[in-house]
Amino acid sequence: MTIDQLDSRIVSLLRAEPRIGVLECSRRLGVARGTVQARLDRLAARGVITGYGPDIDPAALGFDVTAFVTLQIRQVAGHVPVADQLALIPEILEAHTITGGGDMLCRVVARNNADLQRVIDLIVDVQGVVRTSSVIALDTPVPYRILPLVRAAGG
Amino acid sequence: MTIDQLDSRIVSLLRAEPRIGVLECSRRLGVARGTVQARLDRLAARGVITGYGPDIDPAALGFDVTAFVTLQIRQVAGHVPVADQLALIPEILEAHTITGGGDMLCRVVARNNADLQRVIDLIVDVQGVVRTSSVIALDTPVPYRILPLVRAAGG
DNA sequence: CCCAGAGTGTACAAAATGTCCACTAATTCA
DNA sequence: TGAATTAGTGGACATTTTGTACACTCTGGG
Repeated sequence: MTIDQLDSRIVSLLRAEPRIGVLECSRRLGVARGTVQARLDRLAARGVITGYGPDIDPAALGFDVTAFVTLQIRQVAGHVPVADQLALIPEILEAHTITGGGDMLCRVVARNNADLQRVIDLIVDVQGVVRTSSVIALDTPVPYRILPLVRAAGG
Repeated sequence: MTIDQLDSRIVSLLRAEPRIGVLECSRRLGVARGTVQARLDRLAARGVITGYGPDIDPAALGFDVTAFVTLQIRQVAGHVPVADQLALIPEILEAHTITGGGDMLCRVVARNNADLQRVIDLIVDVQGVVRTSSVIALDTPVPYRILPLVRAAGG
């Protein structure tokens, strides 16, 4: 539920220099290796650390356009849920149900504006999607980050 | 700019089981270790892989509420840009400028609804923010994912 | 007072890494 | 055509890291 300062420093260090490994990490923080390992195991067991996979930049893959698409949903009985259909579209990076009746918010990427239109058409074709409204991200002055929150949570 | 099938398989495997390391990865894919290392180095050099840091779940830290906050901005001359101010708020995980004049879209987390109000108040207090409009994420049927896109891009 | 939990320091075998090398196959280019 | 470049293979080696175990200390709580 809560993390302390050592947890915070371990996570910060590993995010800043992920290649260093547990041993080097323990050296830099001045604690025993076993401590760092135990902390990491505990953080993973509690679900705080969900993975270590390589982080991929969609823009580097050619998906330069990011958009947030709001969907108005009409749930159709006896059909595959809308979310399951959306999950089949690779360009949808995440989807949330949001306040306001049957609405969803999706983060979508595309290769360009024309390609975005194609993706939106795919979304509109999903059974139960009534209407969509898109907002294009022109710039990202604050890219996704988690360290400030970790530090705020852990001192 | 583009990745091939081997890149895609390397990334997929490492995201699925990040702990296995380069050697085990090469064994599973039936290629030489040097090849995997070279591929990973190249992906990192091209910016496709941006890092390996531990992925943190804000909810596990107690930040159960996720919201998307749209800001209407009036740029004030001679002041710190709005984005820089927003970057100081740890609960803002990312911020985009979006279509529609002076608007921004922020992803915000908070410990609960009351806490979300506090964060929104912080945002409103930022110089240049005229108005905010919040949407709370009730559920996340499609959590953030990148693998389908990688597979679509690389075969 | 004693205990449980957390951290320390050490030890050791097993595994992975960084870094070479020589060789092959495919592509590009003069 | 021939030469050069690039990517991949397979092997080797010393070094480093990991997984795991153990005995010890320190702390707060019952």
